[in-house]
Amino acid sequence: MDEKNQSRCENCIIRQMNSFKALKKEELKRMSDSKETRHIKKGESIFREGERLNGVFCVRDGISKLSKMSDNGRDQIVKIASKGEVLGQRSVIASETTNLSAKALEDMEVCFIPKTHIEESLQNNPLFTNAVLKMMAQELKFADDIIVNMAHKSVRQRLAEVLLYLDSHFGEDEDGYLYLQLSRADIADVVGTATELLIRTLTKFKKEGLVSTSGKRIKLEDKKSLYNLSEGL
Amino acid sequence: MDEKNQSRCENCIIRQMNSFKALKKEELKRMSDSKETRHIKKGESIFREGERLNGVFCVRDGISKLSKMSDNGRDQIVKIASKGEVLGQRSVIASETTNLSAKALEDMEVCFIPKTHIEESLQNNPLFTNAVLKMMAQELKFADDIIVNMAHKSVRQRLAEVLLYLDSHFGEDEDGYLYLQLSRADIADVVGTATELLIRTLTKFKKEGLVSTSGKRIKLEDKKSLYNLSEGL
DNA sequence: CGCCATGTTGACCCAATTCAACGAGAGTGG
DNA sequence: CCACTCTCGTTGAATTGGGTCAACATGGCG
Repeated sequence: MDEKNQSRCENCIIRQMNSFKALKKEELKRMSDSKETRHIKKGESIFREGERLNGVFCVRDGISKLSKMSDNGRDQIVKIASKGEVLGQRSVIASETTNLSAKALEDMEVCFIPKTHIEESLQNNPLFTNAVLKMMAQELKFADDIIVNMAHKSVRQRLAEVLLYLDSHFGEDEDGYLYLQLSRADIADVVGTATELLIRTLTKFKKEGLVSTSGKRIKLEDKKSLYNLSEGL
Repeated sequence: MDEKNQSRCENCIIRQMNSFKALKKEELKRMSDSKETRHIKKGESIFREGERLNGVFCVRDGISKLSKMSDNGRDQIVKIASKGEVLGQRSVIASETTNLSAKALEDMEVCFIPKTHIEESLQNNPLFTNAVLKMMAQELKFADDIIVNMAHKSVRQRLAEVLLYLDSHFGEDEDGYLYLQLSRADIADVVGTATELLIRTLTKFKKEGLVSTSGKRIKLEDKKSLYNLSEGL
């Protein structure tokens, strides 16, 4: 039965997209026996900041946001994770509680993989460990970029950047609108500002012909200009 | 001769402080034969953003800043690295050019270690790889914290936080002043603001009895209040 | 002694936050 | 089917925070 087939890690295509591709057949088989597939509805939370995770979550389908609450009570979205990404890896590796919350932006299907498997493979499979290491190195660089942007770029610049990011990473629908439909509040949380200012900035973009909207949907009309803007002209 | 003794990696105490402690004797010996100790004067740069590194730098003594230039031409200090820290690791692991510049804040002594040794140990010594992995996981969490702070905390809050950080990580001299004497411009670059505003905020702190100064030196007078401030009261 | 880098202050302006109000759709229960 | 409420998007106006430019002080250092 193909239900069973799909659900075996050995046959899962998703793992081609992440460090799990470095795992050996035996590892995958063992993993498959104790993994657990979960369906998560839009808006539901996968884990919350400060929780101790007993494993990681491999995203098979759907999109989630990883966010952190600031001391001031404002939420900051640090990453948007979609198909192929592994959530909770950092916490398991560092044997710490999570520093981020994960919440579904769409209906999702994720596999929960008990941490013992991860830990074991980190011990015994250098290929896997190196793949994870490389990924974390990438993320670290990415994080540095965000720090600099947050510190020195205006909301206007950051919004332009975020829109281009959403476009390049999640694509457009057949009408050219951004495929990923975030709420204004979520976009504001990615940009790192208040919803009101986000909306106002978006309105300015419309007046300037950089974007257009239809309901909550957004279409990028002039990517070149948006790009120049994000780089500070 | 103890000159020689000190200069052998096997005998170097510094490596107790970082992931190099997971290296085996043979690895250290080989490393020692091709490493190169460099003296770097205050203000000199160790490497610049975009350079391709042929190895990593292990800090034996002195303190350095790791910074990144924003598109707007403003410098952001992302990390202050001192004794025991390894610079350039991320770039070597990801086989990329550096995303940061490193510059000495004091006279320094660093060991340059060709990347072949790092790469080899990453291949063959799981203990070492795991140590590096754990470290990167820590840094990633730290980076997330900074992102949230930059996005949502005021300069006032961030300065309080930075001062406490300088205090806890680099200590105080016998008079209770911060041991690490950064220029106002450097502090501003850590906080992520302009020098003028940094100075004004510092002046307010003085008036409020939170800190006192003597020349460029800074003493924290009321750490509790600074802490409360940094957390948003 | 004089120079150049660093520290400091004033004043002005724009960017960003905040509070408040309102409109529009999406359920929900009577 | 209609009120009801909830959430979400949107706009206005007041206020504050932060950036910028310009001037001036200071202090180490050749």
